[in-house]
Amino acid sequence: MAAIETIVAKLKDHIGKDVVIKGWLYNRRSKGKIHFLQVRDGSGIVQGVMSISDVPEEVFSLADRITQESSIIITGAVKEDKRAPGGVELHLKDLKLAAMSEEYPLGKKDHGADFLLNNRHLWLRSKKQHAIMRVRHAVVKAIRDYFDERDYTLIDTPIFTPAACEGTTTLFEVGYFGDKAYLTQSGQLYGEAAAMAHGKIYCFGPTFRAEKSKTRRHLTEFWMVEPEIAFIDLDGIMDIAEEFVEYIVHRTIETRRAELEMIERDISKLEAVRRPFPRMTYTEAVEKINSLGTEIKWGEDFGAPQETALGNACDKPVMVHHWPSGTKAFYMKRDPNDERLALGVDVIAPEGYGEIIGGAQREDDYETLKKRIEEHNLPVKSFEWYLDLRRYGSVPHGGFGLGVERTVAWICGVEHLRETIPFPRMLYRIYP
RNA sequence: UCCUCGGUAGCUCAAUGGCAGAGCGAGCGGCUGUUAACCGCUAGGUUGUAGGUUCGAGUCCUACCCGGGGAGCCA
Repeated sequence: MAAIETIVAKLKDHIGKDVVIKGWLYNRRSKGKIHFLQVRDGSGIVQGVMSISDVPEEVFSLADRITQESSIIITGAVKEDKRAPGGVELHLKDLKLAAMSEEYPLGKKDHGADFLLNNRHLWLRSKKQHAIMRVRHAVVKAIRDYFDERDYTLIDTPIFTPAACEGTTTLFEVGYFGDKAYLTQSGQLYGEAAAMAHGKIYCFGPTFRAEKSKTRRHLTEFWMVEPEIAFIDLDGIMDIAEEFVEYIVHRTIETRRAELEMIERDISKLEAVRRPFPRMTYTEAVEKINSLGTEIKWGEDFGAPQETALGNACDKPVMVHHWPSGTKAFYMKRDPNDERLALGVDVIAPEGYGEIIGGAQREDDYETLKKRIEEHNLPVKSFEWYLDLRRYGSVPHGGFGLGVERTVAWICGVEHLRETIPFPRMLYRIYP
């Protein structure tokens, strides 16, 4: 009977049969006349048991010599065994070496952040990082499925942009054939144009912020998904944001429970994320935060301590709306009942993960928007195309942006955003 | 940019101003059910850099470099 080539994740379908697995040696525990080889293949880790009596002498001695992370091809019979991590193990009949690994830098014990980041290309192989990347994939897929199932059109917005939309200090400037261009910090303005063409759209891609932020909640390159919808008001936007976040969390629990358990996430906290989410106006939120013992004056934007205090006070994401206009961008529509307020909403994640969504109803009146651009000292000429959207069939519209890394960090319960993206770009760190 | 903590073996960390050490990893040997296996042995150091104080500095002082965490700003 020829051995079947398969992957570790599917071993339970082959109990009693001979299989071939291609992978890397994760760890070895040898006991004289028996070797226990932990082999990872990307889909999982399986223990291969090699007894000296079952294999030729040269195979047994090869198993004794191979180093951690050497690439190997193993053949063996699949056996259920309670003693094996994962429930099944392989009784090895053959072992072939693809390439012997040099001394592997990452050991079994803890490492520091600097060392791990310098070895990010190898760190990705470790169990926790592997699990986080799979959760990230599930989150991204949930995001796409949510919009695709609801008749949104995916619109890819440009990464090179001609001018600043929210001030130049936080933009990366690049040369562009003798001219200047900037890396995008949001696809929103282009998304608005696309929404006037398609009704409901989303853009999804990397965004760049040149903020000199050196905290666990910041990256200079991060991914953001931004839906934009025509004929909608702030309440409608909040309804969508709420349903969207609930959908992402529960789809991820469904498809990645094993990974969340592996990284020891308290899944019950995620299961509690069900609509409706608490909604409060900015003014109500300020009162609440002050009553919780964290100080804030009306008119100030929330800092990390305020977000954390508010987020910790609830076991669901909190939606804060009707912000003082001074804290928000020029394109947000003002509250018709109170000019001091902007029709914006922030969604703050529980457990101190901070703002995961920022959204708003956009200003749809031509004259008002033009006035705002001038008030913000932005070059009106650069925004003529954007003003055109108000000249030619303007409608109430809006949307929001969700930060993928902050969402993944929250769902995984990991401290630092650097672990939620394969190759993090951070202040003063762009290797590997 | 500011505040704060740190930099000692490949990695993680110890060392009252007085002989620079352990665990892991590596090498060698032992062990037929190990779970970050275990046991024995071996190798491995310009203590971030430059200066200073001192009989004597990893330890105290000054400057600089690098990194972590945080503030501001934000997803």
